[in-house]
Amino acid sequence: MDTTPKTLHKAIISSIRKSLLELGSATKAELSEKLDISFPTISKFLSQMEKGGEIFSVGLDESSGGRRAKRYAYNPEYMLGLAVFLEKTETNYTIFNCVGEVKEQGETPSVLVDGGVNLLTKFIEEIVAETPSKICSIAIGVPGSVDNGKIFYVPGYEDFHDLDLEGYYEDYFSIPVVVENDINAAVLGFSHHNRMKDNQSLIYMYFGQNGPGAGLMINGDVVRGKTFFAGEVSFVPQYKEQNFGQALENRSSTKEGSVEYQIDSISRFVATCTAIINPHTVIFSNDEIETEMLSKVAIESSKYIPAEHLPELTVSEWKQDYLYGLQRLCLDLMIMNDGV
Amino acid sequence: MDTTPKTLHKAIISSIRKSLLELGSATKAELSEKLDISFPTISKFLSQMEKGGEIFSVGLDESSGGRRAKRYAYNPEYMLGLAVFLEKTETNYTIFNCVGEVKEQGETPSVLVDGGVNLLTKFIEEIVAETPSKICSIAIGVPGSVDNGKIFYVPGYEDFHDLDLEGYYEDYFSIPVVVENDINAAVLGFSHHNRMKDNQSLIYMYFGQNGPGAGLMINGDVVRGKTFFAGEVSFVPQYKEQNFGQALENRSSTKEGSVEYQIDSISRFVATCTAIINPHTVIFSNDEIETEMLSKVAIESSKYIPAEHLPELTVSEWKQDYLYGLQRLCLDLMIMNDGV
DNA sequence: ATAACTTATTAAAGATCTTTAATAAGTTAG
DNA sequence: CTAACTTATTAAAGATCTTTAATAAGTTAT
Repeated sequence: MDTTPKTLHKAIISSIRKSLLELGSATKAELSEKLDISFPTISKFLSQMEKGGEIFSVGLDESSGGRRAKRYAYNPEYMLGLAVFLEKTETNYTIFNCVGEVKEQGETPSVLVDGGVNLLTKFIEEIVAETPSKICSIAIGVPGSVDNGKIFYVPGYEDFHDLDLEGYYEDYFSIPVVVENDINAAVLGFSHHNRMKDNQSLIYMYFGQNGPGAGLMINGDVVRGKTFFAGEVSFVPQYKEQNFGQALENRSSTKEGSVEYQIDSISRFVATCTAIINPHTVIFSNDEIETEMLSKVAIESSKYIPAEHLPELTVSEWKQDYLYGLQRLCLDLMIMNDGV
Repeated sequence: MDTTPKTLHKAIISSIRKSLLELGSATKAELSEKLDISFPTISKFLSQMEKGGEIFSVGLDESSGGRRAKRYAYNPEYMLGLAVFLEKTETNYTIFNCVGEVKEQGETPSVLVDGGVNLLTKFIEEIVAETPSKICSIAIGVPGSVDNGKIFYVPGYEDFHDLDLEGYYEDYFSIPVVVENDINAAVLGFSHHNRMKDNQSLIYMYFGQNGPGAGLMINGDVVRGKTFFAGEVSFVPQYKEQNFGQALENRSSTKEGSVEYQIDSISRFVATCTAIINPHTVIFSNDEIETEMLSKVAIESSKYIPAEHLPELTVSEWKQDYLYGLQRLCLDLMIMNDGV
């Protein structure tokens, strides 16, 4: 519980940061009311944060009949975050500020394929060293299973198995670090970027070389499951002798593999998810499916489930959502940061 | 944020209650350490709670080399809870104390069928009036869709549609009230009674007159979904021309409807859930399925999904889990209670 | 039996938030 | 132009938690 001076101080700072970043700007009275913290306390903390350059005054409000209130905003450059994307073909990075503006980005050959953790470390070290402003948190996305920051399985890359990358880099860089599965980061990114209400359920579809997969957010939380198998939807039995993966694969190797067949498969999957989880939205990557096909999926799935219960089907840009997700994870670390 | 004297006081009291009920008993030092609250503050609050009869001393610990510490426990009779089960055939109630011991129970004809809210109100009034000790919270279970305490749909009983039963009874009785769907309460009850770790995923199956249904808990939270359709698993397409409900119904009207056919249906459903959510446990009611059949389901579902990812299949007593669930909901209200 | 030591608990001082009162900076009406 | 009023902000007093110091109640060794 936040009753000791240190933990109370940290909690107050974090809640002020969170509010200013969410609202864009606020007055003392607004913060006091929103956070249920007394006026002199808010005043004291804002004064300290302004003195340290973390926030700044953006002017006076219009008068509402009395004295005009002073309005404050968070300094977006006060902290920078680094997102690193480990992919099979390359390793990317993006540096961004507190409001998500990209300051710099680049890439290097894939550390998964060649170079391993040592090369990744060197790569991050160079980025951190060459960045003029201070990088305050790091988020790393990986195409594999992650549990509390520990990678334990990346299909095909044994060097990264059973690796507490998060703990290792927090020790190494003395910077808060978070490691997350790429699809889970994308679901998180889509949810936050589209300002979805709390506690919503989403399914983010992808159709990879190994068959379909999905990232799940249920009641606002990413779902991993008992053995981190959640989202391995290729295995869903759909027909008497075919599961989802087999049904989609079939479409490319036989005459039967028409678009209609594919639509039915996907529709059945949407219906299955509706009956079990009842998600708000199902997202497809816009380079994997066309909106025309989505319309057909919507129509087809209403044959299995009453239409009013079906999720909204939408397309989005997976890469961008992935970046938004890693940014969100970084920002959560920055808000909690007390090392500055 | 808990910074005002009133909210801080309430938060400290609630955390002490929660800890004593979870631990069974504790010393001042143990509470101070567990809750990260200073020793004199713990001491002050325990003194007040002891004076008010809410806790009592259970003696001195064995010496560990110095002065022997005093040990405290929560008074289980300090608050009682009332659970009311609205069913199609009858309405039941149970009165219990803080540790779940049943003090009294009984039943009346079903208020869903006859009498409506007025009869339910009268029924609860009589129970509250006739209970010697004070009832501090009420939980009501309903066989229908519930959103934040508001019933909006009970199949077949329109009197109860769009009814904020929770709000209405909190005003009427001035007692904290919670209203929950019966299956969701059972999932909650099973989870807590079996002391499952936080953030686990469970599926509680039932096979009713209207086909199969399920209660879902994912990452420790009950899942309702966009339109409260989550768990309507009857609609899951399983074969080319049959969904889950149809597949199970088929078994009782044709030769094909053998036990093997039923096992395959249920196994496919278990496999489907594993591929999407990867739950820890799937629970069946022990009056609806036999353990021998469950073994067969386990074997059969491993044909669809690698066995290491499959959930544990277990049977449990639905009625008891339902009671445990309503008790849990009541206890959560008691812990937060500041009206005593 | 008692001094030295260990551990539990309370008392006192310090820190920090809230509440109340006072002051500051505006607007409006005469 | 100024008095009266409104709203924002700071100052002072009060409340309550934490930290530090003191006291209490034990055990152990001599």
